[in-house]
Amino acid sequence: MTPPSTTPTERGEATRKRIVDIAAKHFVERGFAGTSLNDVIKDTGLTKGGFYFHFDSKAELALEALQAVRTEWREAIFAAAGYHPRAVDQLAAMVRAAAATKCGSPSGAAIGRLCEEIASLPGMAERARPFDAWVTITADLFRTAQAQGDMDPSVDIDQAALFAVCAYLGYDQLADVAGDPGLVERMIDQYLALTFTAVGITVPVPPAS
Amino acid sequence: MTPPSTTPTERGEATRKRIVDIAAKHFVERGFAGTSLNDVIKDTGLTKGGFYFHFDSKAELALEALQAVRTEWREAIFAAAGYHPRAVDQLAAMVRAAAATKCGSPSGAAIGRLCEEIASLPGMAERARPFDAWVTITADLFRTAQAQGDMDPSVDIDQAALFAVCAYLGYDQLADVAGDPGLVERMIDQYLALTFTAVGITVPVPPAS
DNA sequence: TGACAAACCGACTGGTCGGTCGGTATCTTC
DNA sequence: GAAGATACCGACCGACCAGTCGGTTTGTCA
Repeated sequence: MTPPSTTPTERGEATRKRIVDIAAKHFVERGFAGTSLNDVIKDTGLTKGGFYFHFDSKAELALEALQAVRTEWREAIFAAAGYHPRAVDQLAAMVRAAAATKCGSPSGAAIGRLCEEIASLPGMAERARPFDAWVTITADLFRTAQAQGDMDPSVDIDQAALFAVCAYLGYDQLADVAGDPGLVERMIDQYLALTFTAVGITVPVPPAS
Repeated sequence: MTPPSTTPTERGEATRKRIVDIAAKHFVERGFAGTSLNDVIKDTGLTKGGFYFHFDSKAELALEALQAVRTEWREAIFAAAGYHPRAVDQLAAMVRAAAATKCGSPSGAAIGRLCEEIASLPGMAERARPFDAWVTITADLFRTAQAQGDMDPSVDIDQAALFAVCAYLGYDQLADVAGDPGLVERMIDQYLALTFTAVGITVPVPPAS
């Protein structure tokens, strides 16, 4: 994983993964600056030396934890989109999945926040935008919806996709700020209805499965 | 300002305000945990003792700085809404003002983030939702727009207002994460057009003044 | 069985953190 | 001009921070 070293043994990999998982929870909940590395290490059951065998610094750990949580989140959401022939159904399923994961696992907005904080670290040029992939897949689904006759063909796809993602993120953030993780799920139908209207989707919002 | 003490002298008040202003900048940029009180104090030109004459703790300072930055932001945005007879013009002006202030002064999303972090502090039950006022004023303007015949009267006002604010916040956050503060301003016309469509506003988006 | 590396231990370091406290300068008021 | 409050100083404190390092265990393979 780290370029020069080779860590083929299973035990080491498992420990490393355990560290990343625990660290991810801390970082997402409390941010980079707000997370005490000592606390993370304590939670893993390791000691200082044990930890620093696997990672060179707090920043490196945070970067790996962020990537882990990002890919996990993205895969969970994208997987939910894959099981419907019509693009509008895929869209609705994807958004509903995102809203459902919000209770318990890290929210999209929280990941964005962490991403921003880590990117601002000295020497850390991790300027990757965590929502680009989501915008892209949304745009693809919009294109398909247009082809399937469910969406106004004159609408600008890229603008519409950006708008749809941003609107969702807003709900997501609002829920975080209000300390009410269930808010997104309760509002998801109105979000879908209004977004569908905005982007020119002419069919009714598919109900939750 | 603080309940028991009386600080009638002008000099003390000015110093206190200077501390709050400088602290606000730090807190908004780096968050609560990421802000070093020593750095803030250094920036004010004071010393430890001088600072702690005015504030009892970092948390108290952060709370006051947050409130200051919140009211400042809210007043700036709301002021921009006040100069048009038609509600749709007020809406557009308000959003354009919010987008314009984003370069240089704290963004709405950044304020929300700080608000969340401070609320999560032990003993700090500051669960006030910073965007409630904005949702409320948006709802009022929507109501007026309906009365003025510019908006579909069957649309649910409160849902629409929440949606409009959330969508804006999403752009705001996306811009922060991408490290591109100008993004919101560039996207503001598309945001307005799509939002107006979503909430049933039947007139074209007013151009920037 | 012994050599070697991977995995882990935990006491320790220098530095920074938020916060304290005894003192001093400045200004007003009598 | 002395008393007294307001405003500020800066050395100092213990706790905690991320990170280091010499040493021990554990598993593998010869």
